[in-house]
Amino acid sequence: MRTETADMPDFSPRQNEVLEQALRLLVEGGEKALTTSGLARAASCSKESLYKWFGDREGLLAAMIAHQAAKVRTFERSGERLSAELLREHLELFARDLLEVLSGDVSLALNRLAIGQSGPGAGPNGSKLGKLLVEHGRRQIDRRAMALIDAGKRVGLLRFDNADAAYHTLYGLIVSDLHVRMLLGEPGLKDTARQAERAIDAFLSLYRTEKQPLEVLRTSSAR
Amino acid sequence: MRTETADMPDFSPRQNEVLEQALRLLVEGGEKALTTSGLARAASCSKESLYKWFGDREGLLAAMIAHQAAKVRTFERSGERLSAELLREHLELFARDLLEVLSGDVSLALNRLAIGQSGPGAGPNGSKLGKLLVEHGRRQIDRRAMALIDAGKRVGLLRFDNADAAYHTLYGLIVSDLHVRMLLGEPGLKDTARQAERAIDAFLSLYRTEKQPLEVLRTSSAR
DNA sequence: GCAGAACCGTACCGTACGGTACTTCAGAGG
DNA sequence: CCTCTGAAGTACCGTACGGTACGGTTCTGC
Repeated sequence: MRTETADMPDFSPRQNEVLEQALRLLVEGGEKALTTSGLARAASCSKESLYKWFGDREGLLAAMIAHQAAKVRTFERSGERLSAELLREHLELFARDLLEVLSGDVSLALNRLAIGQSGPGAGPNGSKLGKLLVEHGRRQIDRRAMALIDAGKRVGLLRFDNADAAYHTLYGLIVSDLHVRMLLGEPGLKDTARQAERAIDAFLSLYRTEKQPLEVLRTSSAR
Repeated sequence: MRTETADMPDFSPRQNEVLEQALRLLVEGGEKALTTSGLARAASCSKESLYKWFGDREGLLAAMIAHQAAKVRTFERSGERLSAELLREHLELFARDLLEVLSGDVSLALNRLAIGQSGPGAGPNGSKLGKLLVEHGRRQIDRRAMALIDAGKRVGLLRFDNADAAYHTLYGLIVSDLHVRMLLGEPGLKDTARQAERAIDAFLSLYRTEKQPLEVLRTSSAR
């Protein structure tokens, strides 16, 4: 949730500043508060510049998504050899991070915005924003989780034939209907750690191999 | 998905007719296509009548949700004693029905509408529509599933201490992130039956008791 | 110091919406 | 036949938005 506008690749610092204000307006007042005039006023720029930079209101929204996605970086630190306990720990950390990201103000506002624009009436580029959001916003998260469960499989702690299906199961166990409920205005859940723990318990029950956490380390691949 | 307007409790037949047209407009053109003038034209009524009947645009939207919810009835036929196979069958049927409902045009349109209105800028009644939608639209579904898994527990086929948590797990396993993805404009998933089967497999793996002669262990791999 | 570009602030235009008022029409009841 | 009630159709109003145009100002390169 940084507010820095240092090294964004796609936009100039000034433009990132404007995008930051746009996100602020969107978070605070919803889509209806994000008007070109309002943004120009809030960001102290001219509407003409907005249209020169982003071409269109659609372009502005897409730029906001890209800008926000560029701020969310997931650290993929691995290297250390996975034990059963370490795998569980990493999975729970992933679950907590996922829940935190999904319940964040900016994420919810952007998802509401994209969903509102994804109706059948939005012409050919109707779900363009939706596509953008799910790709930009999800890729990092997906990669992190996939790498994690793949590593778990590689060391023999997890067992599945379809990594994609396993990941979707993991996602469903963690998120359930919380995302939609929050999008509908329900206040965020009380205890994310508890939810994460339960989800990972279930996931491990489904996909872990039979070796008990204490007797592991004596596998065929032990060196 | 009936179009009959027979015995709605809250509104007159004429009003239900208008609400039906409103839903049609919303499904076909998204929120922006649902204007008071457009609805009056499409439903051959006057705007004045709209405001007399529903008071407000918000009231119209709420009436649409109530109207649609009144159309979705879930049959709760039980009575027959549950066997393991019967329980699985009912769970899979529930999963398929849930996925079908969530991917329905009207459901998606109404969810988009409510989500679009659920931003922080909508004052005190901001998430009013969202609350309405989740209550009216979900209660039937929730009750059906809860009754099902409760029955499963009562006859000793399922085992859990927190029915609510078990139901949320079931929901997450079935829906995963499909709902949000569809709300974002992604086309509905290809094979709901497959998804339902996998979800129920996982759910039963988690919550069934050991006393079942389950040599089947339906493989959730390729078909 | 100067020319040119970039940009801010603002005024402006066309449009479309929510909501209201007014006129017209159809039917029910005496 | 007359009247009254309710609803359709339409015209209208205020507002607000997206997008454009223009004058004034700051920054940059030479």
